[in-house]
Amino acid sequence: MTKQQEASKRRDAKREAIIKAAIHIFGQKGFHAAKIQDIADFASIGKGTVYEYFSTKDELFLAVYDKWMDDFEAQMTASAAEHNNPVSKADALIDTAIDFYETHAQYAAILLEFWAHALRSDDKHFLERIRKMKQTLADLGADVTRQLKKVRAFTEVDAVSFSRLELGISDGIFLQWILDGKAYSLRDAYKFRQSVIGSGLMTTAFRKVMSLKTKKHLKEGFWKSPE
Amino acid sequence: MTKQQEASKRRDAKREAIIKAAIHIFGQKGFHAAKIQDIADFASIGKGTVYEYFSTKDELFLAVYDKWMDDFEAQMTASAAEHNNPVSKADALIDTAIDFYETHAQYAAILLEFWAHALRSDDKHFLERIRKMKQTLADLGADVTRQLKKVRAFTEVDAVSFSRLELGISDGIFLQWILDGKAYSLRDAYKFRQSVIGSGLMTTAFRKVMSLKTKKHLKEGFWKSPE
DNA sequence: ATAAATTGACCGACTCGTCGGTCGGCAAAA
DNA sequence: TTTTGCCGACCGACGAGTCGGTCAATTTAT
Repeated sequence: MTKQQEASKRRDAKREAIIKAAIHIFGQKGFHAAKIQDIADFASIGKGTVYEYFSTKDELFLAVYDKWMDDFEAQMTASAAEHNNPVSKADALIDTAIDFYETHAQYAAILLEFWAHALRSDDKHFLERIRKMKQTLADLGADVTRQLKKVRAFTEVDAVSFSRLELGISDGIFLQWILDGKAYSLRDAYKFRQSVIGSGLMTTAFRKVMSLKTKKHLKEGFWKSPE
Repeated sequence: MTKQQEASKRRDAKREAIIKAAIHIFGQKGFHAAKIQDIADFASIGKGTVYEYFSTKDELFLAVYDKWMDDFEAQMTASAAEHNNPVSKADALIDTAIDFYETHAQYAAILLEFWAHALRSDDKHFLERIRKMKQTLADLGADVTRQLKKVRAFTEVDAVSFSRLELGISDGIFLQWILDGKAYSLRDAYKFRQSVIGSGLMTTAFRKVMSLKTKKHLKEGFWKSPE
């Protein structure tokens, strides 16, 4: 390994260390209340050094989110790759998601702030990162959905729309769980959700009456990609 | 009307005016970037006057959220009261929710900030206000669910859990829609969701296989009230 | 091999604009 | 004359980002 490579490796390691400290402080205090000085202190380096690696607080914030999303995507992709049977693949994906949500529950507030930031910031990087993550997960989900249709577990449904719906639902349940003070088991909530979505709530008779409308909706879906 | 009553009415009106200005500025810039001076300017009053009506920025922020939630609760309750038939009642509730979401789409970021604020703030008012709103809506939803079971439209399901699930899902879809740059119709997304939840995605054969597990989950639910 | 020179990572005191909140005074109403 | 509501100049804390200086490691010169 050349000297340059070593140096750049050291640099990367330090960068990581700063991000780690930033995760801790941002997570604890939120974006606005977290001071760069706090992060520097926690990383046991000088404040000026932080600025050698990240030119603004925003950039550091984005790096933190980036790291989370990289992790999440990697875990989900790996989890999907471990299974062939689409039913167990679906289960594995949900399980992995729950694990991630549970271990990151303490960072829920900063996630919300990040989204708010993304919606407001002129810097399109934030929104793009969110969309990239959603795209990756939606692809995984759509794939599983298609397989489930193929093995006749699922009825005719637009795979992309369903996959996107699932993403929204997952976030929604997670958020609600957080806002409800984690008073119940997140896993139970997901199980309940799965039963509702799988089986539906209508009685057989009622389902027959609604069948035409329902079929149309399921087949057509709703999803269109953002511009 | 006595002099005092008139005076207090004038005071309330001004309070409302300040809240209105605050909604505009908070919505546009977010909690942190919004300056009290901006709000005062927009309301065409002096900065000091704002502090005659709200003692801190936090308090004003809470008042803004309060007003939204009061509106939302009132609209949903009114909407529910207009119908007797549970099927059309459910439709009406969903319709009202979509309307509210659509007209408040511009304020999505501030909603996220509010939730983040609530999770982090020492002031329990924020979280309590959120939970009160959720409770009101969940009661409405559980009521409709019970009626739907009674008329044999819905199968056996824990009404409270389902209602709470719906709340989470609604927020999730809304959020996703916002984050996706409103690229599709929110109403279509909701329709799709309703079809999935009503009818379920499993084929008849598969549903039979899963039936026992599903029934158990639906009946038991997941929801426990936060301490 | 040793000294001198160079580099660049690291640091934290400092700057400077910002903004929540205060307060003394003013003007209109009572 | 007193009270009430209103105002905006002012204050002080605060924190992002800067920058000149330090020092250890590396390179070059002797």
